[in-house]
Amino acid sequence: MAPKTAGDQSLRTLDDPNVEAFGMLIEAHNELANATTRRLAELDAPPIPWVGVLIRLARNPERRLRMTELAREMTMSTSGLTRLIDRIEAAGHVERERCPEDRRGLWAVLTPSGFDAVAALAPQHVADLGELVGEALDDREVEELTDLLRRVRDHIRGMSDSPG
Amino acid sequence: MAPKTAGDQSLRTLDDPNVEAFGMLIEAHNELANATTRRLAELDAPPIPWVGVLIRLARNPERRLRMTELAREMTMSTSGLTRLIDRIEAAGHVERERCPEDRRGLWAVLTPSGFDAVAALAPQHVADLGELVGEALDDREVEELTDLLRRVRDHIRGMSDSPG
DNA sequence: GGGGGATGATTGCATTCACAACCATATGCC
DNA sequence: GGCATATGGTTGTGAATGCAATCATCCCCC
Repeated sequence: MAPKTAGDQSLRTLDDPNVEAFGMLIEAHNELANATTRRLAELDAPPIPWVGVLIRLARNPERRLRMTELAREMTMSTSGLTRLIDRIEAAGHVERERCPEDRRGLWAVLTPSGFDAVAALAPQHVADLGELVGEALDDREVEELTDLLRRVRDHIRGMSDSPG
Repeated sequence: MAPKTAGDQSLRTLDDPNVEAFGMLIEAHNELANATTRRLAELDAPPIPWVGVLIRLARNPERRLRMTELAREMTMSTSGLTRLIDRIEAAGHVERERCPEDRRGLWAVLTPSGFDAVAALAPQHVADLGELVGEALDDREVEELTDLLRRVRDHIRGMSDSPG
């Protein structure tokens, strides 16, 4: 339309589908994380990272995961996880247990209290996400979104294993 | 398969497509944000939030946005944006300008230095995202991902306008 | 079996962010 | 006009995170 200044030429590159997808991923993530955080807070439920840890531990048949593995799954640094587990442990929802096979290692173990916490928040959490995500997309689209995100995630993980 | 303990019943609820999508959104976001941050850092380019601000300002024909509007677009709090603009301003990439129409308000204005910064990082940023996203998904899938994310984002924004 | 490098986890430190309280200005109502 | 309320933006404060350094243990190889 209107004539633009010379420098605009360099910015034309930013009208890129991948860049747009990146921006949208950030925004959708933030909106969803904020909304979910509020919902959880209304129920006196713990914040999202706690829920992430508790759910992952609860899903495991042994109700336990190694610290580093948990950090990987949570996509956060091991130091971040150390402090996070400190807090959840102080709340009585997990315990650290020494690993007999590798004496450097620790298990993060879900306590009964932690299990109860997951069980208590699960129904409302599922309902909340049904409202926040399920109302925006139909069933097939939700599956598709999950699939696309998983492929992006795995692609990046695969790259950092053998960084270029 | 194997018999599970009684409490598992309550957790069955968490095997939910929306919950899975939520988890994947967080993980994909974290992987992508971390990878992008590293790439930018290698080029002595500013961190992601800076890039978000600079790109948004650069895209605007007037090269300026109101603080609150910018915060909304960045999906962050206004106080967070105040500090963020403080830092970018200290680096000389933006300036605050009083708004004549509403003397409470401020414009965040892109400086020439800020424009140069965007122009300098844009090509590599686009290339990085091409590698991180474009290699994982074909063109149609990238568009689709963007569309799905946008709908989730807008749905949530629409809800918080009339909470309840 | 002993030294060198890799790995599991924690700590000190710096950074970033949100919430709540706050000030300045604007707008509605009488 | 003048008070009440809402809005734009900043500041004080506390919580959460990552990086780099550190310590303990493991594993490989000579």
